[in-house]
Amino acid sequence: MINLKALKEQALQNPEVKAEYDRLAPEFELANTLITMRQQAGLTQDELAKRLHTQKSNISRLERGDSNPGWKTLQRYAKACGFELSVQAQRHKTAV
Amino acid sequence: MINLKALKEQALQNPEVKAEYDRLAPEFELANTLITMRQQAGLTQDELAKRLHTQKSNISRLERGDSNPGWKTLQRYAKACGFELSVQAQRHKTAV
DNA sequence: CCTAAAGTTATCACTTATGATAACCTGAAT
DNA sequence: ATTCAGGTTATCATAAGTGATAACTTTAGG
Repeated sequence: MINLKALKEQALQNPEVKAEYDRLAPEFELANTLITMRQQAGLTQDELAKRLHTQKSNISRLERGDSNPGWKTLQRYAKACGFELSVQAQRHKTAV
Repeated sequence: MINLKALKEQALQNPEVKAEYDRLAPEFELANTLITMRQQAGLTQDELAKRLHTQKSNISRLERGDSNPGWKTLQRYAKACGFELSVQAQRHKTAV
């Protein structure tokens, strides 16, 4: 099992990628994960779309980060890229 | 930052909890995470619902696991429980 | 410049999630 | 047996995600 995080950090060695990454707010963490997974799979939006029996425009919409995709949608996306998703919960600063 | 995973494993020391947990398919991992977060926050469904300006029936629906909640919905839920969510991607068995 | 691949945006129809209300079930305590 | 807190289920209206098609922009190569 290779962690996506490791792959991402490797990609961040690239200054260009790093700059792009830093610019993105945590709001886009999910979108970044999606894009990274697809790129790691070596797929274009169109190819991924075909695997998911949908259209490249819909893939683009997911990766733009301006929507609120369902959990199962994300899982399908990940699986088509050769990944599996899980949620991780960490305590927030403000406890009860 | 205390990891939810640690808390969960602690809870799984309890044989009762463990048995219940093993019975649940990965399909319900998300639902388990939601319920665990709420319980760690010491909240009832009704109390959590009030924090999210919604109704306890809607909380129940999320925790039943038979729907496909949006990512931002999950984040709001987690935050109201004092947690923050992140996605984790791991390589699936079947690569490209 | 021209072309093609890759990605984006706009739009529509359809499906589904969410907000909301109410009734119901369960277990615990008295 | 009653009561009550906690959770579930049913249902409806509304908001939003998704499937689908088409046109557009951008980039890379020739």
